[in-house]
Amino acid sequence: MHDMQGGEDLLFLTDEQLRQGIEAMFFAYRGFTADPDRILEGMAYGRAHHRAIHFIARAPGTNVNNLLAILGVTKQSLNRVLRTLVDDHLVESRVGTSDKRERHLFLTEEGAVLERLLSDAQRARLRAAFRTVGPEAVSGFRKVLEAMMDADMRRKYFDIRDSSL
Amino acid sequence: MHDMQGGEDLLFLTDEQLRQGIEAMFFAYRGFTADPDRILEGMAYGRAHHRAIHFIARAPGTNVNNLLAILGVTKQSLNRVLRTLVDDHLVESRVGTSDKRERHLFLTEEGAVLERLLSDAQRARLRAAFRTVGPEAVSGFRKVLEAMMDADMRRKYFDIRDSSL
DNA sequence: TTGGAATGTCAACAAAGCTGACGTATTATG
DNA sequence: CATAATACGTCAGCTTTGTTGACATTCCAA
Repeated sequence: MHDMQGGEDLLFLTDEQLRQGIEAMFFAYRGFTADPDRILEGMAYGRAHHRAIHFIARAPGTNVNNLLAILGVTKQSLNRVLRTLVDDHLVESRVGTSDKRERHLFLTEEGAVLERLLSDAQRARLRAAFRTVGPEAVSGFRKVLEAMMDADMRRKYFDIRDSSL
Repeated sequence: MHDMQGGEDLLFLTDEQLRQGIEAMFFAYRGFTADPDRILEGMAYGRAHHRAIHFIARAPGTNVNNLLAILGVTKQSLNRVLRTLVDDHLVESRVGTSDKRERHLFLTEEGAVLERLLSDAQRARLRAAFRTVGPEAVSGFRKVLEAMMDADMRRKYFDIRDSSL
C-alpha cells in the first residue's frame, strides 16, 4: 500500500505534527521568559512588571487605557504593578495635555536602564536562535505567530509594529 | 550613501526585528492558550490542569518525577493539581510494578474526553495557522522555537517527540 | 540494615490575575 | 448649564498557581 498523497503537503498537518507544535510553543515560551525572570527574581518585580516596562518603552507616552488593552489585564491588576514602578521612580506618569483625564506613561532614566537590561537578555536569546536557523526560518516563525494571534491582538501587534518604523 | 551590505542577511537581526519577534511571541502565546482557557473557565480547572492532562496523555504511564521535570514546577504545586484530577476521576495513579515507590499516571476515559476537547481546540487554532502560512513557514517556526529552548528543555522536548513516533 | 529516592501532605506565603464598588477629575453632550 | 460618560485610582476580597520548609511513608540498593 503506497502513499496516496503528496506527503509533505498533507503530512505536516497530522495531529502528531500539531502536538509537536503545541509542545514546542510550551517549551520555547519557557526559554523566552527565563532570562528576564532570572534578572527580576530578587528584585521586587516579576513578569508583569517586565511586560509593563516593555510596552511603555515601546510606546512612550502611551496612556493607561491603551496599555490595558495591549496587556489584556484589568486596571486593578495593572495599577498594582504601575504603582510600584512609579513609586520606585522607574516610570513617570504625566497628566495629559489635550485630555487632562489621561495619564501619559514614560520610563525614567532609571527605568530605561532596567528595560535595557531585560530586553538585552531577551534579545540575546532571540538573536542567537535567529542566527542559528537563518532568515528563511525566522520569516516562517513570524508568519506562524502572526497567524496564531487573535484578530484583535494581531491588530494591536501591527499597530505597535508600524508605529515604530 | 548606498548600502554596504547584503541587507537581508544583516538587517533581520536589528534590535527592531528582535523586538518584533518578542512581541510576536507575547501576543501569539495569548492566542495559543485562549481556547483551552475559555473551555476550562467555569470548570474548576485551569491552565495547570491542562498542562498535566496534556503530558499524561502524551506519555501514559509516566511517573510523577518525570512530569515534574517536564512541567518545571515543584511537587507541591503539581500535587495539588494532580490530587484534584485523581479525585475527580480524570487521572488514575497506579503504583509502580518494578519500583513500587513510583506512581504511574494515566488518563481515565473521562480524562481522555476532556483532553480531547482541549487539544482539539488548541490543535484547530494551530492547524488554521499552519494552513494559512504553508509548510515552509511551519518548518521555520519549529526551528526557531527549538533554538529558543533551554538546552535541558530541548532534550525533554525531543525525548517526548521521539518516543511517540 | 541503613541511607537515599520517590512520593504525598501540611502549613504558610507570594505573585498576579479577577470582580465589585466607590471617588474624583475632566470632558462631552443634550 | 446640568448631566452623563470617560479615564483613572483605590479599597476589599477572592482565585489560581507558583514558592519554601518540614515531615512521614514506602521501598530500593549497597
